[in-house]
Amino acid sequence: MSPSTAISTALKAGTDSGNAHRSNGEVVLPTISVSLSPEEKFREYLVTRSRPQRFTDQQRDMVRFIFAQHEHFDADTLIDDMKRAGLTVSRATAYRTLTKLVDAGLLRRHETGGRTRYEHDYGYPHHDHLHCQACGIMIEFQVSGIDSIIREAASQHGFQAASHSFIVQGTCSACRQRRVAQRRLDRI
Amino acid sequence: MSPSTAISTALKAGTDSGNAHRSNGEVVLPTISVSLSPEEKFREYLVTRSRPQRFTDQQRDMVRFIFAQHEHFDADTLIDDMKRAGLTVSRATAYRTLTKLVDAGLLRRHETGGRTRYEHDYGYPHHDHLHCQACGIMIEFQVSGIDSIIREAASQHGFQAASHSFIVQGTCSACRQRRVAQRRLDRI
DNA sequence: ATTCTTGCAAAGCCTTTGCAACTGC
DNA sequence: GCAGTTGCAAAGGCTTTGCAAGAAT
Repeated sequence: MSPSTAISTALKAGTDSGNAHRSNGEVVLPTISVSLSPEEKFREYLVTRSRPQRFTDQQRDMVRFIFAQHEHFDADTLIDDMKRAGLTVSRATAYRTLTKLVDAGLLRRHETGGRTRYEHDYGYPHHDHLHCQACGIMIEFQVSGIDSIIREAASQHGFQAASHSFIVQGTCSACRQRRVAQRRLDRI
Repeated sequence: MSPSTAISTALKAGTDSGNAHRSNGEVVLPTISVSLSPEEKFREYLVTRSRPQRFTDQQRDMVRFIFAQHEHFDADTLIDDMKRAGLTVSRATAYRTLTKLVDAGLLRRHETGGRTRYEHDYGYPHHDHLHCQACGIMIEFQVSGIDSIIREAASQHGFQAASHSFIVQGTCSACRQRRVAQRRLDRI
């Protein structure tokens, strides 16, 4: 299976206990089955613009690289990681392509702590985040009724909702423990 | 009544219909009654630090100016508006004081569209926002169960929640109508 | 051939910071 | 008087942009 199609696991209901984990310990939610690979979906988006856009090697590399993993990332990290993997993309192109991927519905963008972070939107269940202000980790969680909450709020104000960002700021359990340990040391 | 104590209206339950409006048409939620004025609350915060901090003229001007109105604002707008009102604060001081006001629980900070926006937290009910990507307006709305949603998500991950930011991105009704009108013109 | 994309470097924006002068407490 | 604060200007970090060369359709 190519990296770009590693998104076909069916969505399972249930708690975290059955979910996979990232290298940094973040829980990975089950993926959603989709008919098109991210790459195909992006090509479709590009072609159906009123002014058709082109699909380049750099864009292909980016889509494949991004969807071969499930981490949250920012532009800089992505560029570095790709370079380390032998794929070179200029900063300008990275930013321009990330914007297109968001518009195409493949990525979701979050602004946190002054930087922009991206994550999969296509082939991945809707969710929100707990953001640790100490270490920066983004912990995903799902809110069952969030769609209806948004729908109701929007309709009350004649607002057309396109996307949302729900981030709870605080301290993760690891950082909390670290802090307690530090306090103990400070007392010695 | 001095500007800094214009926060004593009791919290009323109910719909938008009875609420005041801002100069830009945003709905203003009813304020919450609080025992201390923002200025007093800030002084208390400053004094109770492990290393007591000072309350300066510039800080006083900022607190008074900010709490004399109810708009959402960013650092730059604040500095400009204050200067126009004859109150001068340097950029550096503005940023430094805004950070303290957030830490003191007087202001809430949101990152949106690459800039940081502030709004009252003290003396103002908890709420979330619909953000129009076309004109930038922040429409407030209240979600009844949001606290318990956050509490549950946090406890499931051993996370200590400090604050949250829930922003629905989209298009407000005014901009939607403007867009429709523009399309009609385009067809001519 | 035309039109879009890339890469580079420069510029843009917002925000933070070093430092000397200043000022609450 | 000591320790925290201010203002200036410079630096910082992230993102966007102008432009000439290159590539997709």
